[in-house]
Amino acid sequence: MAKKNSERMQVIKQSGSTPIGEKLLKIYHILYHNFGPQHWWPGESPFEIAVGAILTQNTAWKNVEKAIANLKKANLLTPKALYELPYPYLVELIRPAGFFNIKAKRLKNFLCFLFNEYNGNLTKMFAEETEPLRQKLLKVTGIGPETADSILLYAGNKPTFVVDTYTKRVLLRHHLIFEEADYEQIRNFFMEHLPQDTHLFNEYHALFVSLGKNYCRPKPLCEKCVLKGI
DNA sequence: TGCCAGGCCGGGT
DNA sequence: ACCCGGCATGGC
Repeated sequence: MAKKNSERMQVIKQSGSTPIGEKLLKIYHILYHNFGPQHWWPGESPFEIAVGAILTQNTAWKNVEKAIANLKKANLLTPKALYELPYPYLVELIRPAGFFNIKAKRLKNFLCFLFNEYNGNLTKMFAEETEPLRQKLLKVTGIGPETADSILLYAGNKPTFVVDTYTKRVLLRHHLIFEEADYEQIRNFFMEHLPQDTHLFNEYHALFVSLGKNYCRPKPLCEKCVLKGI
């Protein structure tokens, strides 16, 4: 089941054989060396992770934690409970996460999708092939590419690469992509040059977030960045 | 105090 | 096809 780290690295080394793949792996190893394993996603169940993925849109994770805690305390962190919960209650519970009106709507959109298509059963949802499911998720209003990929990777353990603002910022500063590159292009960039390894994709995105929080804010601290000189 | 956070949508050109 | 305003709380 869980591969040993040494075995995993062997597989990864073999597959990252293009120059770009080598570079991406080099960056990965530097980040891993500096920040260590990230143990993402910080959530206890696939459903909690999916909810968190929607709540964290353009929002500090700290605020999302409060909202999740509210839902947990009220015993509402299940598909059925949230699906049946009237808007006004939902809005109040997720208030700390910001954008609460729109996020309540987005959560409901996801839940409607989950119940209409999979009888409210996440396991059934994740039984679908990754790409078709990704396309379906993207049609849900309020689920964009990053949210869809976060749900697929972190709640469903499916090999898809999550791209966020930090990721693009880092790649731009290291001249690995063009300014105009959109989400799909950046995602493809990683997925074409790296082995399709769920664990690698999991750690890599989490490490980018860690790097971004430490060094790669809009006001960059490139002088101190662990990737300086790469 | 002001800036920013693990985006995304919808209406206007 | 782009562009951009709006959404909102809480931490640093």
